[in-house]
Amino acid sequence: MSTELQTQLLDSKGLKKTPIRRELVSLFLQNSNALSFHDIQDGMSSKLDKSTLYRNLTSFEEAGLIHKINDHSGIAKFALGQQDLSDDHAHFVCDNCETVSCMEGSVSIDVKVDDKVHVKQIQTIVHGICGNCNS
Amino acid sequence: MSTELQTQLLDSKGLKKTPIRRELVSLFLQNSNALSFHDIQDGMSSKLDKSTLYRNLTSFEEAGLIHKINDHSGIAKFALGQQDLSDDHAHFVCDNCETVSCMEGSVSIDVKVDDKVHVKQIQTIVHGICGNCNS
DNA sequence: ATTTTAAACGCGACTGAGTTGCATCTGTAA
DNA sequence: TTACAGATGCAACTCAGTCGCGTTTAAAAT
Ligand SMILES: [Mn+2]
Ligand SMILES: [Mn+2]
Ligand SMILES: [Zn+2]
Ligand SMILES: [Zn+2]
Repeated sequence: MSTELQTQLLDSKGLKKTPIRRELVSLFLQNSNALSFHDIQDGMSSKLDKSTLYRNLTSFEEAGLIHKINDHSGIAKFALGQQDLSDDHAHFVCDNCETVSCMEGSVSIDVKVDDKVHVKQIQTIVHGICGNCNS
Repeated sequence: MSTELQTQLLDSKGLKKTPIRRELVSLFLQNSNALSFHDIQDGMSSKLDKSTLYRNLTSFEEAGLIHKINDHSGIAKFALGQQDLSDDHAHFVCDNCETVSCMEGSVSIDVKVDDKVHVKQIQTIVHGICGNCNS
């Protein structure tokens, strides 16, 4: 019985543990930044079919193991953890090196909202220059 | 000499006034919600080539006549006015009828940011149910 | 250990948004 | 009226993501 973290994570979400999925989870664990599809494809030890990867990303997302981030580049990014309705953490995009990362803390808005309007979730992208690029 | 609003708007931005552009500006003036490419294509009196429309939208955006909105649906929306670095107005997306509209007021975030990180712009999408759908 | 089966995988074809090259047309200013 | 930069239309293209389907495999049942 393995106690490796990827195994535990897959188990805890009820996901079947295939070699691809184990490596995929490892890849996420090794990276603090969000990963694009191509980051993922290039980060795996062998070249995998894109359908397989996309389907695994969808399964992981549905299981709440990862969440998808839309950084306004038109290319989806993925990161560990989930972002449910009550979690409105923001995402930081470095306009220089284009890395995307999850931010801690929550976002509050100061906007007029009509009585009848019901706000459910706030999704925020913070653009700027990351610490790494500011050196 | 015409004093129609579309003419004035195109003139003020130094844009050439073609029949398509006049009608395109009229369409934006008639709609308070943001428009998708297909909203626009369907809203014009004759079926226009998509390259022409996309190029006009790009020109309008570069001239500051409209701004592009990414509502996380993967389909761009466009609305009158500009959104420069100092203007961080949010956008509202109705999860029921899928209309997108500009919100007044500004967004403030309460997130830890490392010293070296330089924040330039904040883009916020507010999800919920619009007043129209809440009746 | 062997069988069974639902789910994962790989391949190829497809979709849909948006872009680009190029020939033709037109708004505008000389 | 002419000249020409820029607008239009068409076709071909790119690129992210999806889907159908035949094959393989993880994991559970025997
Ligand atoms: Mn995140
Ligand atoms: Mn807006
Ligand atoms: Zn950076
Ligand atoms: Zn609505």
